[in-house]
Amino acid sequence: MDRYNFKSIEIKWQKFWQENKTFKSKIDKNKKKFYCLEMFPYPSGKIHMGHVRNYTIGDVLARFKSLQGFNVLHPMGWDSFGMPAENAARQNNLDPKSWTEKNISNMKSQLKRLGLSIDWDREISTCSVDYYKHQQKFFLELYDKGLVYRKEQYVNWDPVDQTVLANEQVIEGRGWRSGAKIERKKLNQWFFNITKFSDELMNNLDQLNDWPKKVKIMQKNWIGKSFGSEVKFKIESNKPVKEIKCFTTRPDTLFGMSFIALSVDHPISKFYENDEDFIQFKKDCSKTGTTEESIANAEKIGFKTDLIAINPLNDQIKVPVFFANFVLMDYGLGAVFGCPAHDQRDLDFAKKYDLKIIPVVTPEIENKSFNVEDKAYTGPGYIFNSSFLNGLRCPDESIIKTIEYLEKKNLGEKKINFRLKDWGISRQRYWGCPIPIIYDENNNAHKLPDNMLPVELPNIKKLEPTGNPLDKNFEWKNIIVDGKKYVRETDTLDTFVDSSWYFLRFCSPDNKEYGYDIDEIKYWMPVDQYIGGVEHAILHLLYSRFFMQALAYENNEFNLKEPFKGLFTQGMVCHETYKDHDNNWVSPDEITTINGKKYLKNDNTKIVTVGPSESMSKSKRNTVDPEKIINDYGADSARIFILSDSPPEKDVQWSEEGISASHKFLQKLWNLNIKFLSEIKKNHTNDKSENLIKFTNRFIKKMTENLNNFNYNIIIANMHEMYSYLIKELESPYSSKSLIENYQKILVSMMPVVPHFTNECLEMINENKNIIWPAYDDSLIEEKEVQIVIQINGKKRSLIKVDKNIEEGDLYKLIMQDQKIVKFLGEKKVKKKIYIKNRLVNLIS
RNA sequence: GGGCGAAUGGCGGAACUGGUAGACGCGCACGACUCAAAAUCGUGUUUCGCAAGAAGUGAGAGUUCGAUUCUCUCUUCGCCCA
Repeated sequence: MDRYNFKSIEIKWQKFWQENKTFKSKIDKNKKKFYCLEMFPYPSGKIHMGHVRNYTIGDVLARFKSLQGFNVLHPMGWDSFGMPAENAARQNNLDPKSWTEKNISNMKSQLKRLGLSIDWDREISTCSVDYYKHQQKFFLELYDKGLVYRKEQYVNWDPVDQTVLANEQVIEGRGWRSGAKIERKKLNQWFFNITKFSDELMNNLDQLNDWPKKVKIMQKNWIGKSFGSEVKFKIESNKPVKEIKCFTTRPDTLFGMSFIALSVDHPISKFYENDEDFIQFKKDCSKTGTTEESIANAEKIGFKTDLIAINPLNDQIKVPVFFANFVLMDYGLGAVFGCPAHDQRDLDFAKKYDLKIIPVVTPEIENKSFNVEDKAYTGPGYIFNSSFLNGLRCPDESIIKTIEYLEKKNLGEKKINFRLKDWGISRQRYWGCPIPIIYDENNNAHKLPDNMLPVELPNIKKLEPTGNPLDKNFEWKNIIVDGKKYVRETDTLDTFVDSSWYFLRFCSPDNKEYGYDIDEIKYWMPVDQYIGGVEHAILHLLYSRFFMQALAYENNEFNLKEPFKGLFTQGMVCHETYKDHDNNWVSPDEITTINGKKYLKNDNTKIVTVGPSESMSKSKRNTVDPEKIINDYGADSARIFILSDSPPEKDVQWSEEGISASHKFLQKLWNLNIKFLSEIKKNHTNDKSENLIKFTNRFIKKMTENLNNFNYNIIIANMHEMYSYLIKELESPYSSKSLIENYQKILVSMMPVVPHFTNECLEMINENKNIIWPAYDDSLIEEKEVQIVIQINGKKRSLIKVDKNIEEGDLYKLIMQDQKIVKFLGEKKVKKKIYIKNRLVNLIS
């Protein structure tokens, strides 16, 4: 028998698709559209298995929808600005542009080799002027709408590399590359006013029914809406401080308050800035770091002031005011009151500084002697020790009542606080979208005039190892506008800005005037199904949602507020990890298996220890190169394997055995194809096709349902079952007509998974024209007989086959004749019968 | 520390709204083909038991005629936020 020659067949069809522009999409108002989008890749050089998985899942969906008659938009592009290019350029003394372009062309041919149904005519790259010039216009538009502003903020400054580092690039207080101690430095930076839309971004989540629940929860937590109160505390002091305002979500614990804690950056700190002890304390605080994690883990320290705060609910209660390392200026008002009995952090602090611990919430209403020792009580209960609040159910009743009281007496205001911060978009980098802003001699910011747009990145062939090249490029930086001297903004935009609207660009990639064409996006948007890694669940998705809000703001034409109707987050690709006896990571390529044990290939006396399967990463050397897999096994085999075994939302484990099994399976499908062809030729008469028709309908039904529900692992199982059944069933004689009819449907239903293979087979039976998704007929699937489980006291004891919808009485007659049932029942009488129609009978004795 | 989720054979995983647990694949065993091996094909494969049968979905309880599925407590693991 001929072997399936995947290489020539796959290349044949890829060429066919390219030449015929099979996947070219354009507006067709008579057809329902389907916008299928996978997160576009960063062009790092080569595709990895994560890409293969992401784009295979998307491709299955795009091809399925297309067969179902949707007008499918399935584009691809490159998230091509960013640090890796810049780092590579600095290290190897080359320019980021050509490095990036080379990577793009390489990865593009790799993706094409996967056989993806992509409309390559819509390809975009965020680092091209054609793309980012529109982004500069958007920036200025947002500037005009008041959604962009500039303010000072701390950054992590690497004094050796002369660069700003992101939080994750600071490892144990040192720069990830230079190893230098990182300093905190205040820089003027640009911000998008994302917090203006906090409420919309929060509330709209509830309408996104096709998003995973967990992503919505993650976003809700990130936005972090909390209800509470801004409480005013009167201050007794010899300093000109009359009042401190604190934000709290638990005003109902005010009677348990025993101190107030302020951030060292609180305005009141100015009265202490000459105090040596305070200066030292502030220094100690800066060692703590700024992340919430380090604050949570650090020892709580305080600096006691001479201020005394008065409890607004009872002016007899007077408490000390501290500066403390666990209060940050940018959360709430930089001031909190401490209630040690009901907050662990406050309790730790109170014990250290010997402050009162007054419990005001008791878990049981009658327990008035409830006390707190080492562990703060944070659960629900009832208020006590609290005058007029006593007895209220906590927290639901007590918070509302307290806020009402505070408002009535003008002691505080109801307030909603968000955890979400404005989006800092300035990056002190070369390889990003230039910000179209210029500064006059007094350092005032101005928009770059329209006629001077776009701001193109200067071509810098050699990047020096340190510093921001734009800052040093005076030719580019100095500019004269209307005869006056200005300097350009030398920061570039966060690459998250690039990816916040690329899905709009895909709808009209050639539109020269503007970033999008309103008619095109009115047809194509929103993205019906967005597919990508869960690691982007928060920032990228939130920023994109914000960007749509920002574009729609004060814009009558653009009313798209949620870009992604459906979201699917796929799991990671994992592989076993290996180590040699020196505890070094070993790559799967360097291993051979002998008698079930793993040895080094080049020295098979040396055994390799097998570690747990972990997400593929270069550092653990457990990666597999997709290009090699495609060369060795073909794209269809790779597609089968990446879909089989694990549900797409869960991690999948790559294995040599797995990919070779998938490859063998494809070969079996080919053998089945040959069998079909030879049976078709025989042209049997006296055809009884019931079995084949019934089976085909059942198969199509399963495939349709499982494809609809993203059960892609199960469609592979369905295909295996199909093979096992048909390879035997074809021993029976069938007419050519019914063989072709049914085989055509089966092949079409597998097209989303193995497009090259099925196209080839369809061509061989001359059924490759006007292909549409096959319908199935439920009435043809129906069985006349059903199998009924018979249980005695809930235990399975027998099975009988009976006519469907048999009369209950007739069924019991049959059951009582069943040998096994007679045996198990013995002398016992049946007290109760439970009958689930066409399924099960349970006899209780 | 907080949130979310998961736990099923030797392994990856199936099981519709509570109704035959283990689909499908891997691995393994045996058999066929072969001088032999690989490849391929066939059969079997939750555990204990010769069998009849019994036990069995992380642990423990509960609801139910019946629980992998629902409720509670606990353990472990993963992810996210810190």
